Amino acid sequence: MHKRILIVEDEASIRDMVAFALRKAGMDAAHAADARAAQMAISERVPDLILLDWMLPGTSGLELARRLRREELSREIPIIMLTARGEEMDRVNGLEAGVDDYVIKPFSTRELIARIKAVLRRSQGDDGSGIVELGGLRIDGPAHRVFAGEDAVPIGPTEYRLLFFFMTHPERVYSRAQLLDHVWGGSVYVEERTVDVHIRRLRKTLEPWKLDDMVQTVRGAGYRFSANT
Amino acid sequence: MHKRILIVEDEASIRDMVAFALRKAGMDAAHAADARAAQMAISERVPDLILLDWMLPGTSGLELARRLRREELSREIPIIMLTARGEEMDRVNGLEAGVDDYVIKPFSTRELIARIKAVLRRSQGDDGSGIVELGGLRIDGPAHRVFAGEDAVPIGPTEYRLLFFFMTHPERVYSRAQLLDHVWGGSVYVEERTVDVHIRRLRKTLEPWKLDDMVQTVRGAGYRFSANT
DNA sequence: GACCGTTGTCATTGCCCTGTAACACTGCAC
DNA sequence: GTGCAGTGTTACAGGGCAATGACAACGGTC
Repeated sequence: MHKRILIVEDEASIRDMVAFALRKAGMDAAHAADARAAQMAISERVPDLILLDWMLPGTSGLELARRLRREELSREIPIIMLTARGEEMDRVNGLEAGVDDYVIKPFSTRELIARIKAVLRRSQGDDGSGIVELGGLRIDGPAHRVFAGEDAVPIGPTEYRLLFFFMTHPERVYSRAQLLDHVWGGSVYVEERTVDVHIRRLRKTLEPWKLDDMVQTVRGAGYRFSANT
Repeated sequence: MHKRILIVEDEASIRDMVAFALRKAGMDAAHAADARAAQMAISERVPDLILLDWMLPGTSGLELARRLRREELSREIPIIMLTARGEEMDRVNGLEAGVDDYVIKPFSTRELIARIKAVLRRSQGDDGSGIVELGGLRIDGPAHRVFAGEDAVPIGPTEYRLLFFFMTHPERVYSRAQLLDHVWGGSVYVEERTVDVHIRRLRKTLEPWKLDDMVQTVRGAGYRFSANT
C-alpha cells in the first residue's frame, strides 16, 4: 500500500534528495525532469501525489499544474508546489491554479514529508471505501448519495460535486477561483459569482437538517467547510 | 542571539569551508573531528544545531546520531547529515535516528546555509503547517481561523491579518508605519491613527477570553504582541 | 413538442467592514 | 498642578462584498 509520488524537478540534486527521503518514509518515488516527461509518467501510471517544481525548463510548473487540472485523468491528483523563496505572489498564483499546497525552498525533508502526509490524508479523507463522514453528514462516493443521519439528502449534480470536494477538504478556506478549478474543472469559464449561487443552493439543501452552517463564508477569502461552528 | 552550529567532520578542508560560510552568515561555528570530540564539545556547550558527517573515523556519524538521540542533553538538537552521493544509501534506509535533514556532497555553502536556516526555523515552532500557537491563542492559516483554547474566535479580515502578523512576529515592537506596511501593504495610504482603531478592535475581539492584554502599547514607539503580561 | 430539472448570470438588497474624525483619557515633563 | 503629546474610545457614513431571488438557456425525457 505504498503511496506513489511523482517528482517533477529539473535539478538532479534536489530530485535525488527528495526521492531519498520519500523512500525512507516508505513511499515510492518516480521522477520526471520536465513537463513532457511528467505527462508521460502520469499516463503510464497515475501517482497518488505530484511534487511540482515551480521553475521548469520549457513549460512552467504553474502551466503544467493548470494543464493537469484540465485533464480528466489527472484532475484528482493532489499537487504540492516547490517554489523558490519568493513573493506571496507566487503563493497566490499557485493556489489559484488549484494546487493543494506549496513548500518554499529550501525545505527540510522532514517538513516536506509532513506536508505530503497532510495532503494525502486530506485529499483522501476516506478509508478507501469512498465513504466520508463528517459532522453528521455522510457522503457515499460510489453510490453517489448523501445522508444526513439516516435520511437520504436529495441533491443535484453540481451541488454534489461541491459537497464532495468540501467533505474531502474540510477545515480549510478555498477561494472562488480554487473552487471553480476543483469542482468545475479548469477548462470551463464561469463567473466567480456563480460559486456564490451554488453555495446558496448547497446551504438550502442542507437546511432541513440544520447543517447549512457547515458551509461557512470567509469574507474577502472564500468559503470553508467545517464541522465546528 | 547568534546560533551556534557544531560541525562534526574529519576533513579539515570541508570543516574550514563550512565554518567560514557559517560565520559569514552570522552564526557561531564550533567543530569536532570525531565522535569523542563532538560529545565533549556538546557537554561543554549545547549547540543549536549539529552538522554531522556520515563518514567519521571510529564511531560513524550514524552511530553518533543514535547516541545523541538517546542522551537527555542532546535529544532536542536538530541534526543535519552530510553524506556523499550514493554513499550507503541502503543502510540509511533503515535509519531510525531522527535526523532532520540530509545534504549530499558536494554541496554549495549557500545551499547548506539555507538548509540550516530552514531546520532552525522549524525547530523554533514553525512546523510548516501554517498553524501558529502562542499563549493560549492558535491561528490556522489554511483554515483562516483563530482559536482561543477550543473556541473559534469570530474575527474580521483586517483584524485577522493584523493578528496573524503579530503572532508570527511576537515579542517585538512595531511602529504604526511598519504595521501599515506589513498588514495593509505598502501601496495603500491610510492614516496612521487608523492602526489604533484596529488595535482597539482586535483587543475587543480577544477580550472575552481575557487575551486582550497580549496586544501591548509601547508609548512613543508602537505596539507589541506578547505572551507575557 | 412540452415538460422538468439543472445551471449560469444578473440586479437588487442587505449587511459587514473600514477609515476618519471628534472627543475623552493617560502619563510624562516641567 | 498644568500643559502637552500620545493613546483610547466611540460614532458615523460610505464602500464593498456577499446573499438572495428571478430568469433565461440548455438538455434530457416522455
